[in-house]
This record gives sequence, structure tokens and C-alpha cells, in this order.
Amino acid sequence: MPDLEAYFRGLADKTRLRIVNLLLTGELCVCDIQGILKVPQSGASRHLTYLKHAGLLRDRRDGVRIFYRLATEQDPTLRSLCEWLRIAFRKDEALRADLRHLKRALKEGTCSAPPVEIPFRSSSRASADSTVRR
Amino acid sequence: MPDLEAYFRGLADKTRLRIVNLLLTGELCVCDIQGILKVPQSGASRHLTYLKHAGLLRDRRDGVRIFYRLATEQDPTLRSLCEWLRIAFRKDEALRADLRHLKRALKEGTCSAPPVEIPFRSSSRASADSTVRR
DNA sequence: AGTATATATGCATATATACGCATAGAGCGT
DNA sequence: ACGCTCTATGCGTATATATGCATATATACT
Repeated sequence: MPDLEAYFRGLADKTRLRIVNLLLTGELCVCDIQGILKVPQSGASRHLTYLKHAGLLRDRRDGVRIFYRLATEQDPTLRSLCEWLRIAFRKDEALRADLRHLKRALKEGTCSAPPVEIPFRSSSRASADSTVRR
Repeated sequence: MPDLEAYFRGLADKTRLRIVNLLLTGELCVCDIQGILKVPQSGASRHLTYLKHAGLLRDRRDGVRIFYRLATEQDPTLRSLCEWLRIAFRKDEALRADLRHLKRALKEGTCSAPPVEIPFRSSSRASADSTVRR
């Protein structure tokens, strides 16, 4: 069922690989990605839409923002592909740097918005948030 | 070292996925692929060149023909990717059909040329050829 | 040299992205 | 309703493929 060609088309772009790399750690909203990768908002949105149409991501609305996550739930093929990606990505210093930025952003509340203004976080980052006082 | 983006760009095309699928079984020349996939010669050549530049294939000249093979020798990352592909490809009926055509072609001598006219085969198919009398 | 086979490539064309700017749409709070 | 923030999208532009036909190249054989 999974369309491998679509998957690879989705992964055939530097920025999208960076996005998938971040999403391997959990759900993120557009502004998270925009802020962490330092890419213009329109670009982040477009790439996420592209990945979604390729079948790699799913989205979920939470108020004003839309959270994207890897569509691994019902797709064993994609799940195993992500396992492969997780390992392959470790060898890429640029991607590791992105992950460091992500961790830093998570501690600061992400979304480049004041932490106090985003009290509710997705379950995937609950653990990180629980450790953040404020 | 391996350029994942280039790998995925290489795999982001239906015809190229079919080619990689065939090459997972071993080395093949352009006319083999052309004949098995029923694609025009120029297309087969171009896709192979593309895959080669993407770092996925290596080529080797043997007389008039040029044999292409997966560049897994010095690349553990690509090797594991190919393992993943091998499993994922099994779920695609069209790709399985291509493999059946390949096996049939191998028994007939491949290259869509009369077997008698191609007495020397590459080492990768030596075993298959040795079983073919004629 | 001349012929035949196998590959690669020039050319033209149709399509698909990739990118950034500006703007529209959606949901939340006042 | 109004304003603000987060996302999506229309537009124009530059680039990258994908494809098929015809042709050039390379190598083998006579």
C-alpha cells in the first residue's frame, strides 16, 4: 500500500530531511520547525504539506497551531524506514546540530514564543515540559 | 559521507525504483534493464547515469556493454538501505513481476539477444549461465 | 576501413519543484 | 467586531527532471 516513490520524493530534499529528523523525536508545530531550522514560514509550511501528501506525515490541529508527526501509526513500512533514518541521521553532523537546537528550544518552550504563553504542550513533549518550571 | 538527499532523489522515481529492484539481485547491463523493463534505451541509460551520480550505483565496462551494480561495497549506509529496500519491494506486486521477468531473461541469456551471441557473461551471473546448456 | 551492437548524449518539450514575498484564512482572546 | 498569532496559499521566477527521437561514441569483429 505505501507508495515508496512518494516517500522518497518526500525525502529527496535537504530541508525536508531536516524536518523529518526533528519529527523523529516527536510531534512539532510549524513555528517550532520554522524557528529551529531558521527557514521562512511559507517554506516550512509548504514542505510539511508536501511531506503530508507524500504520506510521511499526519497533522493535528490544536487551537491556532497545527502539529505534524510522522505517519508511522498504521504503517509498518514507514516505521521501519524511520528506524533506518534515525540511524543514518546520526552520522550527519548538521542534523545532529538541528537536534541540539531542538532540545534547547524544547527547554525554552519552543515556538519562539514566550513559554508562559504556551501552557499546553503535546503529549510527546510532556516529559520535557514537566521538567521545566515556570 | 553518503549523501542521503542524493540517495533519495535517486530513488524518487518509479522507473529508477524498478531498476534498483533488479540490481538488488546482481549486476546488469543497460540492455538487460531496457529489455526487462520495456523502456526505451535512452531512458534506461539516463536513469542509470542518474543513479550513478547519486552515488547509488557503480559501473564497469565489459567490452561493448556497461554493467551497473549497487555501490554497496564501501558504503555500509547504502548496504543497510538496500536491505530495507529488499524487504519493502517484496510488498510491491509490480516489482515482483519485474523480478520474475528478470529470472526468465537470465535463463534465456538476457540482453534480449540470442544467447549464442553472448558467450561471455559477467561473474555475477556465472552460476545462472553455467546451468544453461546451449 | 567497414559493419554491427551497446551506450551515451544533444535537443525540444512538458512537468514538477523550490523559494520568497505578500496576502488570505483560521482560531483565540478582548 | 477587532486585532493578533499561526498557517496556508497565490504569484512570479529559476531550476530540475522526465521523455522520446535522432545521432554521436565506443568497442568488437571481419
